[in-house]
Parts: sequence; structure tokens; C-alpha cells
Amino acid sequence: MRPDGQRRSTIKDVAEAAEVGVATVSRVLSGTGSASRETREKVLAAAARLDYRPSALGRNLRRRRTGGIGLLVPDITDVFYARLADGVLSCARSAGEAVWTGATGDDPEREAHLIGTLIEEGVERVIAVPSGDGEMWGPALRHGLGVVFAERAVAGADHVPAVVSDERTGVRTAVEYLAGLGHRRIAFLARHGQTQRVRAFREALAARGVPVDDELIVQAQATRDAAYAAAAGLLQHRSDVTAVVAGGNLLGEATVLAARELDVRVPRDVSLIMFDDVPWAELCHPPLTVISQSAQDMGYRAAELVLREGRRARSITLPTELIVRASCGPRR
Amino acid sequence: MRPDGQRRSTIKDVAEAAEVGVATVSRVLSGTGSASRETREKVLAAAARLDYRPSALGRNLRRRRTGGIGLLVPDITDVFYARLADGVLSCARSAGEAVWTGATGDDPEREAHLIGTLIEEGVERVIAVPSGDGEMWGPALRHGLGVVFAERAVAGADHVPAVVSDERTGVRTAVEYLAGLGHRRIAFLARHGQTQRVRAFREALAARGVPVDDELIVQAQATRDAAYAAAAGLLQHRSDVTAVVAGGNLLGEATVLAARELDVRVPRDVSLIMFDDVPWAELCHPPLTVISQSAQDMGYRAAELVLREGRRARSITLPTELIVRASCGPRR
DNA sequence: ACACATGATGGAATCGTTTCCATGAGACCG
DNA sequence: CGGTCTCATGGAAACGATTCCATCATGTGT
Repeated sequence: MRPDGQRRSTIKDVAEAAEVGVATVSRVLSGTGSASRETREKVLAAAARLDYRPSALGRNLRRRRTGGIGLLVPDITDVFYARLADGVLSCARSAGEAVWTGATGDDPEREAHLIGTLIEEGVERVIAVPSGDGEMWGPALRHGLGVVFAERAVAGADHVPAVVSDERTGVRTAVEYLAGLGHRRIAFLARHGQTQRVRAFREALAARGVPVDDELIVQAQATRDAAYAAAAGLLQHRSDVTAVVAGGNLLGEATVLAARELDVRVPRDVSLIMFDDVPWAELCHPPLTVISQSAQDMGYRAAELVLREGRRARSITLPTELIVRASCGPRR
Repeated sequence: MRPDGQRRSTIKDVAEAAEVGVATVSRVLSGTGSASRETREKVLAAAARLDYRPSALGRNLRRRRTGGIGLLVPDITDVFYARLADGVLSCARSAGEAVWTGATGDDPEREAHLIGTLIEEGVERVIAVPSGDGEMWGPALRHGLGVVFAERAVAGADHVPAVVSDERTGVRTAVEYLAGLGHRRIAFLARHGQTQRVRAFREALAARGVPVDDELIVQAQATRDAAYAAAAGLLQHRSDVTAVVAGGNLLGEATVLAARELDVRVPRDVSLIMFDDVPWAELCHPPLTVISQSAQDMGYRAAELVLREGRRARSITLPTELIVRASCGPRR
């Protein structure tokens, strides 16, 4: 791995090469303290000659703080989380911070394990789309980690700031739009754990005077297969539904696929609104009407929050937007 | 950030609490060396009581090696790279390694900067989709980093192992499929830097006896806007093209969009083959015929390679697969 | 009973950096 | 000219872990 067998040069090597003390080298290179022009040049020259890079290990150990941000998302393959990660990466880059990424797979156990690694690694700032409950995050908080939640909040951890989108309004907008088109039998296809959205769905229905049918609220695990099964089951079993709200882009994708498979035409037979405006929503046939939430922004804001060390961070709610395309029509 | 104002407990604290020496604590906790059952229990109890986590900083400094893998991709938002990242994450998790992620934006300067950060951070294994040339990677290699390239190889760095897909065969398959349908005016929409694919395209054309028209090979930057501009320009300027091969999912997306905008029907007016099988390829109208390459596998294999420290790693070429859907038809 | 092996244990060195502190050399002012 | 102040500089401690080595107690074989 190290072909020349030559070990990495340290500050001591530079000090010797420049014929000064290590303290002087450190001062010159970090820009703190004072040094004569002559010494500065000597040090800089020696450092360049030896291709010296200060080791973050030594520095961090001394300073007792590691830089870097931990980022925990359920699935980096999901466009929504990829965009969220991109927002975090972007903010971290402008702050000069490195980002440590982990995929939890929505599994609290894996999440706990990743948090453990994070703590050992000395990362002290974490942005997470939490899978576990409040209790699970106790150890992390007790260890003094700066945590910011994104996309979801955790019930038992109200003091942890969170960046979420205004799901209530988003769901209500979708329901009112569909109700306005005359739909009464509206189904909600949710990912497990989207309790907020389910509640908002119930409320919105109630507000329009539409009776809530529990059978029309189906929850699925966050995998393609589970989503497809849920969507197909719903469309097959309840042929009376005339509109579907999908709680995420995976669910939306599954619904389109299942509808096509079952020869259910969108929007003639059922109308469809999906959460998340992904690129393919426009490419899809028909182009999908969506509730857009800016994942990128969400990630960026979360990173800002977690980097703002001192002050107590407040939670942030981001707006959602209804983007009308062609997947909704009047009740058949 | 640390509400209880209580600093993180160290091995020394545990040693005092358990009334033993620090060496003993280290031995018990790391499982090396021997210790009596009694002491072991005392230490374990004390560690649990103090919620002790060994600091990776101290350990790594002493061992003079940091764990962890650096991952550099152009854009995490691109499904292909997201999947590649997922493969890396998956392999790293089973090896118990942490992953530092950075987005280069296909900018050699940003890439160089990220490499610098990685080196300072003590990360000594990097998986990269390289943007810069061989010269740019010199410093990294001289520093003894274990580098593995993914998706693309770098011309000036032949000794660096790379995991790429068999672009030559992939392109040839696409061209032969189209030529078999009677197409003669076939355009290739490439991302800047896809020299391998462009060359393969020329060769495949020549092999079929089709004259190569340089104007039908257009290269675009790796952004949505640039891709759209290139696709629209091609379709508008050269109405004689009857088939397009898109060198990536971004280019494919742009082509679909541009075609729709310009009222060019797929596949009636032009046939389209896209590199990368992304979920929306099936949802698209019409469903897209694609050259599939397993990004996930690519990431996993790259991670395997970079983790296999000792032995000299060989490059790997992954197969591609033509998946026929409905975006290609006979020449009009 | 003695030499020796074995096992348990703690002290101290070490890793590479930052930073506190002491020292020495000029500079400046009265 | 002497006192004080500032600036440049280097030695050494500290950070938290691992690990070498010395020490001591306890068997064990002859």
C-alpha cells in the first residue's frame, strides 16, 4: 500500500528540516501566534518539500473535539434521502466539515450500532432521519452529541431540534384537491411510521365531512416489494377507491406500477397524488401530480442547525407545495 | 450541547472506578491478554456504570492507522452514484468500517480539496469516481493512500485498480441492436469525459460499416440543464437522426424531456437507448430500453478491493446487459 | 526446598498535534 | 543607561488510547 515504505512526515520532521522547534512549526502552519518572516519562509519551504500534512488525529486528540458531521439516512438510494444528503454535503463543504454517512435501512438496531460507531469515532454532531424511538436516542444525547433530526421528529425527544416539512398542510392540500374533484373514497398509502401524515389525513377527511374508512389507510415497510404489495393489494381489494395519496416516492412508484399491472388507468380509474417531486414524476405516464418538499433544503438547514453549536437550536418546518400535473381527474 | 457539563469518561476514569490500572482496563475491554475473572467483572461493571466508550482518536493515534473509507462521487443525487454509494456502504458495514462521503461535482479542484481533507483526517482508503487526471492523483498515492477507482479509470494511473463496467460491449450491443432495426443515423449523447464510450461507439459503427458522423456525437456537462440543452440541440438541429444512445440516466432523462417538448415521438420518430437501468425507466412513457450496469455491485466490489489491504488488487470489469422495453422501433 | 514457568497486573512510553510557559533578544521610553 | 515591554522562539505537558516491560504471586516439577 505504501510503495516507498516511507512513513508519513510529521511535524517533528518539518521542525528538524527547517531547524526550528515544533511549536514554531505549529504556529506558522496554523497562522496563530507570531513568527518572523524568515522563519515562516523556512517552515513553509520545509513543509512543502516534505509534502507535510498535519494529522487530524493528533490535532483532534489535543483539542478534544473531532470535526465532522454524522449523517444517518434510511436508504441513500431513495432520491429523497439522496437529495437530503446532498444538502448536508453542500453545507458541510462550505463549512469545511467532513461528513460521515451511514444507511440505517430503517432498522433501529442498525441505527443504534451506527450511533455507537459515531460516538467512538469522536463525531459529535449528527443529522439523522431517525428510525428508533426517543429512548433509543438517550445514550447519544447523554454522550453530549449534537443531534438534529430531519424529515421525521421523534416523539420522546422534544428538545432535539428537527427539520421537517409541513406534512399537515401538505396532506390537507392533497385531500382538499381530490375532494374538490369529487372524490370520496380516498386511500392513503403510508410508510410505516408516518403517523403524522396519517393523522393529518384523518383530520383533513373529517374536515371535509368525508367518513374515515380505516381500511383505506394502508401502511407498508419502506422497500420496493412491500410498497408494491401494499399498492396492489389496495387496488385489487378495494375497487371502489377513486383516488390514492402516496406518502412517498417509493409508494408512488409502486402505485403506478401496480395500477399498470392491474390495468387500472390513471387518472381515468383512479387519481394519484404522490409525496416528493422526483425527476421521474414528470417523465411518468401520466405525469404525476405531487406534493413537493425540498429535501435538499431540508438537509442544508439541518446541517446549519447542527453546526450552530452554541445557541439552542429551534425546530424548523419547511413548506410543501402542490404541483399539479396530469394524474388527477374528476371522480369517474 | 452538553447539558450536564460532564465530560466524556476516559479509560483512566474506568481504571479508578474499578481500582485497577489503565493497562488492565485496556486489556479487558479489547479482549487481548489475560485477566482474572474477578478483575474482568470489576472492569466491565465500572465501564458500564460510567457509560464508557473508548475513543477512536486515542486508539488510532497510537496504532497509527485510522479506519474508514473515503468515498468521492460526482453527485450523490444521481441514482447511479447513489446506488454505487449504497454498495460501498453495504460492504463497509459488514467490515465494520466507517465511510466518509464527499461530492466532487465533477470538479477536479473540489476533488483535490476533498482528497486533502481525507488525508488530514487520516483516512487511508479511498474509493473515487475520478474527475481529475492522473497527475492530480499523484499526491494522494504518494501519501500512501489505498485508492480504487470506480466507474471510470484514469489514463495516467494504470497501477490503480479500477472497477468499471464493460462499456465497450455495452455500447456495441446498443449500436448493433439499433443497426439491426435498420438505423443508420445514430447519435451518441455523452457526458464530458466518457471518452471510452465514445471510442467504443465509433468502433461499433465502423464495424457495422456505418460512416461516423462527428456531428452526431455530442458531449455535455453533467448537469440537468447542460444535458437538456445538448439533447434539444441535437434533436432540433439534426432532424435526420433516427436513434439516440444516451450515455447516462441524466442524459436519457433530458432526451425524453426534449423529445416531448419538441413533439418528437419515441419510438416512432426516434429510438432511444439509455445507459443505466433506473427505476423510472420502466415508469417512463414509453418504457425505456436500457443498457443496465449494476452500480450497487460496482460499489461493493470497489469496497472489497480497497479493504483487501495486502495483496495487489487487480482491476475488475463488470458485465452490462441490454434490457429491451419499448423505446426502440424500426427505422421510420 | 529450589529453580523456573506461568499468569495477573500496573507503570510508563508512545503516537502527532496544540498550547502554556519560560527565556532571550531587541526596541523604546524616560 | 536601565527598566520595561513586545516579539520570536523552543521545551514540555496534555489529550486518550495501546502496548512493552518489569514486578510479584502462585503453582510445578525434580
